[in-house]
Amino acid sequence: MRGGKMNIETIIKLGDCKNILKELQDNSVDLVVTSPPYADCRKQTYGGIKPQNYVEWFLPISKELLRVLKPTGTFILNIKEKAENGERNIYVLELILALRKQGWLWTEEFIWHKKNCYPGKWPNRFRDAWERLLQFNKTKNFNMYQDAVKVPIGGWANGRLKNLSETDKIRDNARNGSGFGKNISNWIGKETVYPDNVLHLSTECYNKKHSAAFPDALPEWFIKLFTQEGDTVLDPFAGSGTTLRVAQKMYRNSIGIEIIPEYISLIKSQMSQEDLFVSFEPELKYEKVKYG
Amino acid sequence: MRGGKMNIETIIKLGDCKNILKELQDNSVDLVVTSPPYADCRKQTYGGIKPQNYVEWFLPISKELLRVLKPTGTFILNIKEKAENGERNIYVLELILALRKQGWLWTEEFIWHKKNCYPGKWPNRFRDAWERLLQFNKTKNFNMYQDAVKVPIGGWANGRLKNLSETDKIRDNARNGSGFGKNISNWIGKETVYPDNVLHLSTECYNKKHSAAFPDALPEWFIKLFTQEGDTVLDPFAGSGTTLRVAQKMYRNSIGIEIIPEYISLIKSQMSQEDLFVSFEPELKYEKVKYG
DNA sequence: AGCTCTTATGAATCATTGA
DNA sequence: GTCAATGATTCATAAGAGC
Repeated sequence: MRGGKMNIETIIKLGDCKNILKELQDNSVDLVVTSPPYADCRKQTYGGIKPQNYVEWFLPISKELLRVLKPTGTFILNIKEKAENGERNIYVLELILALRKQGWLWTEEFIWHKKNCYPGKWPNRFRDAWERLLQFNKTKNFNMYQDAVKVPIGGWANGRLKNLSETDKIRDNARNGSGFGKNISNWIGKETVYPDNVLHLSTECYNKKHSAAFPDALPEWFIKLFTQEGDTVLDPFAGSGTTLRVAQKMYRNSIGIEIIPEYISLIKSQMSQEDLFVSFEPELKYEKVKYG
Repeated sequence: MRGGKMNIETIIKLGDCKNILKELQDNSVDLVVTSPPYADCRKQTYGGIKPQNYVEWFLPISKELLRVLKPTGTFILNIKEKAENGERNIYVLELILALRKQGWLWTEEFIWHKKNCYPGKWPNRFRDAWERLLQFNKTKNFNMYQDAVKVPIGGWANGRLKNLSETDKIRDNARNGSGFGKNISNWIGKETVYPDNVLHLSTECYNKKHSAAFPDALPEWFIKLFTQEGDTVLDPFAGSGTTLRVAQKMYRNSIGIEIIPEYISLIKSQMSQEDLFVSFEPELKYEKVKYG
């Protein structure tokens, strides 16, 4: 601890994550949250993995992720298959099946509803306004801090809680004969509720130099939900560094891997100047950098 | 034509759609929109197909659907895999892959965001608030009438409409059953835009006798989008008859197949009494069919 | 008409208990 | 051991009644 704050490390590594991940220890990461290059997208930067090669390209990487993730950790994969020649490609479906065979549990599929999706008009298709947020786990006993992502309760509650309905009373009675007051107290004064598995977020164009940046709110939500302060977050496709920047802000250790040197510079330039212990690799390898 | 209206047929057939579908002609249907029983759900009424048997159960049916669908037609499949033992089941993914092998094009996946999803609280999962609306086609040259589902721009969002609460706006938005947008009268003078592939609809509670009725707005939206008046709509799992009722209201011919006799009666009782030519069949088969 | 308030309930999920 | 049934948990909406 320094100045009353936790000592947080933000580590950025340059290289192909398939190789760099081997430097990380077994069971050392609490959350992997990443948005890998989609098939045939961003050709100029990532070489454009063909859809039919996507699964075989991804499996060696996910094998390492499975190794470095703690048994209580979670892997969030943001991905969406593109439409090509009038058809949705199936490589994402095949990837889910392949990851299960690799040993992952396919725990959940969240939907990211992009409120301001990409504009366009086609004769046989509407604009694509959603992406998959696939949750994979190593075990069933993963950490989940649901209270950290509660949202304000809807207006409907105000009137309802003034005069409790008969149904509420009946249901409460049915539950345990004596104590309906106990349950009512859970509702009165309640201001937040748990969200569901559809996330409504706008896309951001915060980093113009990076074509596929997701909004801060996306990693932020999953970091809240699946980690605590001092935990470690990994993004093997760091890109413009959204995950790292958010993790640092939230007092989580983080590790980012990025294959494009220009992005490494971008990440460094955008990292916050707070009183945190930050180290960058490999350019400043083992050289401790302090801001502020 | 009768009384200035089109002569529309609403045909309801009792039996297992796997067999009944064989009575239909090749290339005779413009739109199939259906919500088959989900694996292991509705055990009492539909016998609860096991997840591991789901694909093999469905393929003979979809083979017939492929035959009866016009080359310009569309097949909309509403389905969602359940979570069991902490994991999402994969039978829906496998079904998509199997349907492609059967000759279907997987054109699109719409998301039905259920605004009023089922309540509940679990330590490792949030409430499930979405279902898949999978679009399959026979050819790339399917009919799509995008203008029929345009929605007003801005509208209730720009605050020009009095001091409606946020809840009221949303409620208004969903009430008229059109799926998107408010009363038609409110649309006058407003510019319209094309929607995207995320549908925000509530589940409905008024078909109390059928446990899994989807809202009118769902088939209505797809019927608008993929058919014109006088076209033919097919629902091989008619259930409480939502698709048929909506199709009739919209001057589309429709064919419904349902295995449970009680539902046939329910459909007939709910069908509107407009000046339409309606035929029900086959009354005589009622005694022969066994179910359960 | 328009707004408020009441009431019912929906393709859910998991842990526990019992056969 | 496995498998089936039961209890506990919980929120956003529509319909309807009332003013």
